[in-house]
Amino acid sequence: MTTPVPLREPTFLILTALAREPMHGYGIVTEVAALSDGRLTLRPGTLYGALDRLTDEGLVEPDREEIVGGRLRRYYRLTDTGTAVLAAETERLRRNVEAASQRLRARTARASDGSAARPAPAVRPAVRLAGGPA
Amino acid sequence: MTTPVPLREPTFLILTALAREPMHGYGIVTEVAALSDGRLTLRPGTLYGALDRLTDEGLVEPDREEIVGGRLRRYYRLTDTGTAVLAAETERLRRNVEAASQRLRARTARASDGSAARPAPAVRPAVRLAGGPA
DNA sequence: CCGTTATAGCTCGGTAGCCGATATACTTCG
DNA sequence: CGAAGTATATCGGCTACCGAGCTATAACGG
Repeated sequence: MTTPVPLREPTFLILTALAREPMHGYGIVTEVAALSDGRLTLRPGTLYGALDRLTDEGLVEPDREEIVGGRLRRYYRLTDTGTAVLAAETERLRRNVEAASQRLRARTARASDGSAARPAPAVRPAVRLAGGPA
Repeated sequence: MTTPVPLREPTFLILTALAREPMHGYGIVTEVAALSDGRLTLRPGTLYGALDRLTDEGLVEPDREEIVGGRLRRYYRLTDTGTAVLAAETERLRRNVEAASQRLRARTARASDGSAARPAPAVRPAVRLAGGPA
C-alpha cells in the first residue's frame, strides 16, 4: 500500500482542509486557497487525482452525496489513518521548520556582528517566486 | 528563471544543511541524515541532480575545492537568493504546520467531548508509513 | 433570449523532481 | 588482496503535479 510519505504541499493541504469537516471537491479548492492565503490554487487534475489516490490509500473516503441547487456535491471525509498520517506529516514539517529557522537565525546573527567575511545578505523575506504576481 | 516554489523535502533539507556553512556533497548527505534523525537518506541521484539544478537557479554556488586524503571535495555555498528562498519556504511551511495543527487540535477536542457523532478516532499517532520500520 | 460567470464534476498529456541502480576512483583496514 | 568507507557522477523509470480542455446546471446581465 505504500502510503507516500513525504506528502507534497497540495496533498498536505487537501488533508488539512478535510480535517475540519467533510467537504466536496470544489469546497476543498476554495478552502485550500483560503488557508494558503491564495498562494495555492488547486488544479482539477491535482485535486481529483489526489482524491482518487488518497481514497485508494485509505486516507480519505467518500462521505455522502448531496444535490444543492441542481448540482451534485460529492463529499469526502478524513479517515482515522488519514488523520494519523496528517499528524505525523505535520510533526515532520515542524521539525524541518525548526531546523531551518535555527540555521537561518544563526546566519543572520553572524551577519549582524562584525564577523561577516561574506557580503552577508540582510535575509530579505521578499522573493519573487515561480508563478508569482502578474 | 522560475525558481521552483514548493520545494520538495530533499531540496529543502539540502538548502538547510548549507545554511550553516559551505559543505561538500557527501557532507550534505550525512548532515541531512542527522537533522532528519535518519529519516531521510539522500540518494546520489537526488543530491547531485538537485545541486546542479539549484546552481542553475542561483540558489547555491560552488565555494571551493579541497583534496583531503587524496579525495576531492567540492564545496557548495548558499547564495543570498538561496537564503531568501529558504526563509520564504520556511515561512510557508510554518503556516501550513500551524493550519494543520489547529484543525487537528479541534478534531481531537471534538472527539473528547460527547459531541462525537462519528466513530471518532483516538487519533493514534502511530502509523505505519512507507519505508517504515524494519 | 442568449452569452457570460460561477459552481461542480472529470480526463488526459506533459513536465520534472526523486528514487534506485550503477559506475569510477582512492584510502584504509582486515 | 579484497572489502568497506569516502566522494564523485550518470541514467532510466516512477509518479505527483500542472495546465488545458470537456460537460452540465444555475444565475445574472445585456
